[in-house]
Amino acid sequence: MKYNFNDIEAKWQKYWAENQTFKAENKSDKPKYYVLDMFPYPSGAGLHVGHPLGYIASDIYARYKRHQGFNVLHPQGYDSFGLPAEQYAIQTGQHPAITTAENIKTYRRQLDQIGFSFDWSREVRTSDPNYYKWTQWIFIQLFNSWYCKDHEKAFDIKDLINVFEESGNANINAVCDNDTEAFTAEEWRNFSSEEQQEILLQYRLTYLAETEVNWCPALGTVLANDEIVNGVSERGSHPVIRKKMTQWSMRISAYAERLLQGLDTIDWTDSLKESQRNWIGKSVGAQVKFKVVSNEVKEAAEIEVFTTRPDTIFGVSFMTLAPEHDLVQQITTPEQKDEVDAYIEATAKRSERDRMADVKTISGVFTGAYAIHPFTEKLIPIWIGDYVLAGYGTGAVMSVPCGDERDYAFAKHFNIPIPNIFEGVDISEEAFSDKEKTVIGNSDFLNGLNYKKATKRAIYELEKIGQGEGKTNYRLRDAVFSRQRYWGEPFPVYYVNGMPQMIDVEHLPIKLPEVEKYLPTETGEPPLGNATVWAWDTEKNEVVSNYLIDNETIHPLELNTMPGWAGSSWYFNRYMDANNENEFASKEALDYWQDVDLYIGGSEHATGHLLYSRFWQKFLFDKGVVPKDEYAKKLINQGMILGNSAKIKSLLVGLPYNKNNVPEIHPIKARMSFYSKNLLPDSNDWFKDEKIENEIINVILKDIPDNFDKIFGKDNPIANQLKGKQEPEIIKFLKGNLVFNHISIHVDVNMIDGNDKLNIDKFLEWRKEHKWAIYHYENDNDFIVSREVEKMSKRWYNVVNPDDICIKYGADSLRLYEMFLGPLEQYKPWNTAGITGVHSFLKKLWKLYADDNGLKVTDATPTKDNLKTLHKTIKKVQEDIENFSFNTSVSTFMIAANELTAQKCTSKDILEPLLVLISPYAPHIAEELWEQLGNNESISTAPFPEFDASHLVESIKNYPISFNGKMRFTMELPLDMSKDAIEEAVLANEKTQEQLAGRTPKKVIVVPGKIVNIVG
RNA sequence: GCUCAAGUGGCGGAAUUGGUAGACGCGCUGGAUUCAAAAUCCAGUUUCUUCGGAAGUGUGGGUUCGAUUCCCACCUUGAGUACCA
Repeated sequence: MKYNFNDIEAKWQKYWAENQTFKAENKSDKPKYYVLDMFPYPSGAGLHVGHPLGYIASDIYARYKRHQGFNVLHPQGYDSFGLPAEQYAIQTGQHPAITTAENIKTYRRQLDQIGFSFDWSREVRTSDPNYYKWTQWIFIQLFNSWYCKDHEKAFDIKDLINVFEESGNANINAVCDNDTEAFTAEEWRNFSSEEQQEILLQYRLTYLAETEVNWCPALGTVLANDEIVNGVSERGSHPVIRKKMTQWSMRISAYAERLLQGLDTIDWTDSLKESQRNWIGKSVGAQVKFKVVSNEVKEAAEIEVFTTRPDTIFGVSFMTLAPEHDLVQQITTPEQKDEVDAYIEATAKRSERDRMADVKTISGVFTGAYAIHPFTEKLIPIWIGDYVLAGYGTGAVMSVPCGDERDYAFAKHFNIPIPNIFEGVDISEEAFSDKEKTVIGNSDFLNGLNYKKATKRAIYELEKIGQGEGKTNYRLRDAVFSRQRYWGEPFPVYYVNGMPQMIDVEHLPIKLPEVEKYLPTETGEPPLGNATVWAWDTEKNEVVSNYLIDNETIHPLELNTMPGWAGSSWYFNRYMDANNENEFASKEALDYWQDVDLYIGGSEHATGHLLYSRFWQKFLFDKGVVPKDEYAKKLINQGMILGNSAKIKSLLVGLPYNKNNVPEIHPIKARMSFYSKNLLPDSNDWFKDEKIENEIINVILKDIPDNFDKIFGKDNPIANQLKGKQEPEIIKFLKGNLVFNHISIHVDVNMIDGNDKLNIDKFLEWRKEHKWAIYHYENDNDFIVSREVEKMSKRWYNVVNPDDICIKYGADSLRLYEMFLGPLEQYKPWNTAGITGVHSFLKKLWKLYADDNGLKVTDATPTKDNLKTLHKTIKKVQEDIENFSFNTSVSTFMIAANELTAQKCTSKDILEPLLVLISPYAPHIAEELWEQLGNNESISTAPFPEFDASHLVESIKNYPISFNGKMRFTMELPLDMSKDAIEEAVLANEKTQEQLAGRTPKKVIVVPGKIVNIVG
């Protein structure tokens, strides 16, 4: 019998599928255990070896829990709405549903091949109408809810309407928009229906409002804060600008405090909790009102500021408003108007990125207006400055230069006085901001108080005169929920007189309409604007043609779609009852499964998915839909598997791009790589060789003028001058202006051999596809290869496909090797060569059970050594699984196999339980040998072997004998020997005397069972 | 700048409460088998060494009989975040 892993793996994968081995029941006498993976977005590229890492870990745990007698729910599905399928649709016209279905097929094949124990009967796809029906349903629930601060809970909007009818909004502590105005019950009743709806939108947990959003022109859509990285879009790195738009938003800010508190109740990694805490950004302080004096302001204007240091209020020597602050125009004096306007214009021009990059430059303008200090009634000049952000707090600060570094720098720069209000502190050089050491002075009633007491007192005094109150501020913003895209969940919303109306839940799902093209319409509406059947008939309760819109019974439907995180914010609940057509999930299923016991996924979702999903869970909990307000008890982040990329030095040819007088090289897209040792050393010499220069110019000319933008890049100002010119003119221009630079460019790793030599034939073939022109290389040695470890990605050509590994070594080898690479949470590089280690372990394991003559296993009584090896292994593997230290249990298996082989063990009593230990890691080989041993049932529910400590009891210990802490030799002594006897025996040893060389030991430390240390 | 994590052979990594540093595997070296290769098996593999030993876990200090492990300072790398008042 040979270890034919391909046959064995195919056999058992088929068996598991046919017998539905891993189907979980919603009722059981066994305790439940829910192991969840973050479901994948099915991209066109398929899986690479980095993707299954977390799935393998969770699968091992799920299988382990089954061996332990749990009823395990281990589902999988697809986050199948999203940008790439849509971008592909725009390019090819292929419907995203078709692309998505194809990609899912590939994913499923690849996942099946690795032998996961998923319960596929519960598969979900966020783009499936039967699924997004309930995403729409949740949206409607959010729309029909408001948040009460007194109860810290969401309630039905009807309750709020009742309150409004009885007493207006004065006495209700609800979370609402900042600019919501007060009204009485009588006023409420006199409002028109539209006015009432508009007010209610200011309270609903999802609402339509004109807000400043992050608009990404290249993607043609808005983005949430977590979808922007370093000022550019997460996908594609396109610039993002601020823009006012009417958008759906989620009032996640209502849950800020609960999202923060909830973190203490769940077992997630500290770094992840810390990210969420930072993102929520709680700060405790006070809101203070400053009255404004200005000739320009007829009515008494007030500036509200938020501060975490109300104790320093007597140190205020100026105020600063964000340039975008609403009051700026009102309060600016005529003398200062020109200067202020110029400043506002200048800041508006700066992109988000510029502003972020440059935090050192101090800038600002005096408005000419003054505020009155609430206690001293002194006049305080009001400035504007771009270090104050419109988006945080109130967009205005009280500036205390003696206590805040930025205020200090601003005051110094503009020669504003810096009064000192700290006792015993020198502020002539820098601000003093150590709260712990603060003692207030020069501050009337705050004198002599520390930070804590002064803060309390200041708030008390402010409240007394009605000019401030204690306040907690959160950085967490409401999340924009509309996307101007096609491939997402449609909103169950139609509009009557511009006011949004929810479609009754019984008519859900509202299916995504067909469109001719997936781009925005000519009038700039989202892609759904292209749909011809996209209006709501309120009588027939169905979607009908747009042409029928009469705004009486037939109304337009919402054209935006939901963002990617909508579907992923609740899918873990759907798995509990995935095929339920009548409910989100049945109460029985929800009550049985409760929540996720173990969730494994990437840390990149820390402030996106993992925050939004906690928000929705808390909301659904408030509504009594789900039984837990945190959905995942424990969460582990698997680290990324990094690829090994190869680069070769290459020459980049470009045109100078003069922006801000910075010479840059814009790459010519048909990259020109060439190689010659002679040409590399000094770039200045490169183009003295006219022959090469002419060759390059010829290549450029070949593509001009048809692909002008493609070659030079869009809007290259210098290249633009060339458009439409005759060839000789272009040549003349190119000769004078080409810029050359040499850089390293990624090439396919498969073209590089083990000695970092480039395979020229493969490379010449490959570069054709990648539009590289090669000039002037003399021999293979001209190509200098460098290596880099980085993220596995198609664009770095360093992707390793699990399919190839499965064919060559088998899924069990892949599973073991992924675990063997290192700790689960750690980032680690992939190196396919190492897989032979685990593969030969499996072969060795197989040989323990069978050889060419068939099965070797006998009924022989196990020896002491056999039992010791087995129980040592049981103990270690069990501990390892529970600590998610899967890499070390693979070593343990190797040691066990090596020992049992050396012991020539054939005993079934040893070899059978060993299979159960290995089966979570390498389930195929375990199932096969389990069957060979005569078992008829799958190994997957066989009980986990029990550890018996008695087999590990030893009578002799090999003591390390160390001198001054350094181990020098070992000595075998009985374990029951007394301390004194050990000391005597060690001192009597001739090696000890040798070490001491005649000296008397000062001290002898004996730790029985551990070590002997002689201090000499 | 701030926050967090991590620095151990040629490489991935191990060392569970402070107690034999380098488990296990890759790679490499030598050998067996083979016409040869693959596969397999055996031995060796931290460094230096006068072959007795000695040094050694980013650097410097400390606590301890004893430190990869605990404490202090610093260096390096990675991740997140950033004018948050």
